[in-house]
Amino acid sequence: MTDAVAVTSRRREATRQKLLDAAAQVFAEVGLDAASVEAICERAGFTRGAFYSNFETKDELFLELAGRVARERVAAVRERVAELERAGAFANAPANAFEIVQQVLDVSADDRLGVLLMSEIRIHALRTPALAAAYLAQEDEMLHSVAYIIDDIGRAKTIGFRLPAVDAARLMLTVWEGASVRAVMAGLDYEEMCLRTNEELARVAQLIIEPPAH
Amino acid sequence: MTDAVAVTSRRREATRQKLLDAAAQVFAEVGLDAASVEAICERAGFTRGAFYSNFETKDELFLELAGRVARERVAAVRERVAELERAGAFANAPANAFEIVQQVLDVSADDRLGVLLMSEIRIHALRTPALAAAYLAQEDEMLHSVAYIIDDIGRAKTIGFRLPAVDAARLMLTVWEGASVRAVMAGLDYEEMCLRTNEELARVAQLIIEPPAH
DNA sequence: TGTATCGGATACATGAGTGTATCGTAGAGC
DNA sequence: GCTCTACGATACACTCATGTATCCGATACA
Repeated sequence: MTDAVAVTSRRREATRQKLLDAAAQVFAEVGLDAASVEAICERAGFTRGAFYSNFETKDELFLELAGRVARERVAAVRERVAELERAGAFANAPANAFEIVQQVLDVSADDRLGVLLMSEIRIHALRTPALAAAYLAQEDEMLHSVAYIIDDIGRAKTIGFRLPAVDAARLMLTVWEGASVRAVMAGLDYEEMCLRTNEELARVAQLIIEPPAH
Repeated sequence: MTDAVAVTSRRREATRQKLLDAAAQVFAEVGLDAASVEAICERAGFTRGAFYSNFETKDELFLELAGRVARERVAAVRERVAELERAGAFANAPANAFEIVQQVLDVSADDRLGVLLMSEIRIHALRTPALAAAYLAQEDEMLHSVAYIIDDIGRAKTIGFRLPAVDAARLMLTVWEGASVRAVMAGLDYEEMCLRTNEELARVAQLIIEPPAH
């Protein structure tokens, strides 16, 4: 009985995830409003019946998707930070210490569709207070993760920064986002996109790093 | 006869403009897809007959609007630059020379709806190659206007910059845009928005300016 | 003042998307 | 092996936006 519930709800959970995955693609491709429930279901291999059995409405699904994306990004960044920390990357950092930040941010890049989805979420957050709060909270999480890295690099390599870590992190995030959007707009593929964004990030990093007193 | 044509087409032009203005508002408020032709017409004080008499389709209007917005922004910035130049602002610049850049960018800010409209245009540009080209071209124009100012400030005040003028300009634009979006997302009003963006811009400006050798 | 024309209003047909109510079926429990 | 339940499929009714075809009125010109 309890097992039965567990099984069925596991199946249910699977279709939910499939619907969410499909929705992520469709939303990224055509946007929330232009995405019909029908199109999402078709992509997921279900019919509308399944959809309305799992979600109240398209907006509810979008809200849940936005939350999932935010959590995934934060988790990915945190994971990467921990990973680099275990590897001792902060202590024996590469020539340009900010490569680490680049590596961290690359994780949150996904691909062209990822950028589109984030943009889609962002613009709806601009119009939906509830979403806005979630969006800002997620950004704040990212901010602190990045700030933490920067702080750590500073300590490990005794580099001085011309900016408080949080401000530096915000700047890096802003630049990363702007560069990603421009890259996608220019029609660059994923590889070129990473190149571009890293280039811009490196420039900013150079600005932030205090030149060693001599 | 020629006069008649001129008069009628002037009337026509007026309704076109009214429709474009109304569309700008509605697009900013709810987005391109959620904006019905009906809603735009209602806002403009016309019926759908007028709309289809002036535009083929909603997309065509959006395209024209995007072009208009781009031209207006560029023109406003250029105008502001020329104005400041006439006033000799570059030669006897204020304490923080980058206040000039702030002043220039403030012109392109409009208000909350302006930010929303730009975001809306941007995301559709991400999906529409034709729009993307126009968007990038406009950004390039802005970039060079701002770069020009920066160059001029550098010469007039013999300040050194740690970045080529174009890169500095791109950075300023990126930061400005990011800050605007965050401000709107946080629900700040126009005044607070300007404060915030200027604050962030000032920080970046300090990074870019080469400390005087002593 | 009559008339022709152009711009905009009104009415209507069509299509698409949504949500719900009902049905069929696969799998769990007995 | 039978039955029951839950999940998803199917069908349908409804709303709403779109675009077009037709109509009306104002304005310019004779």
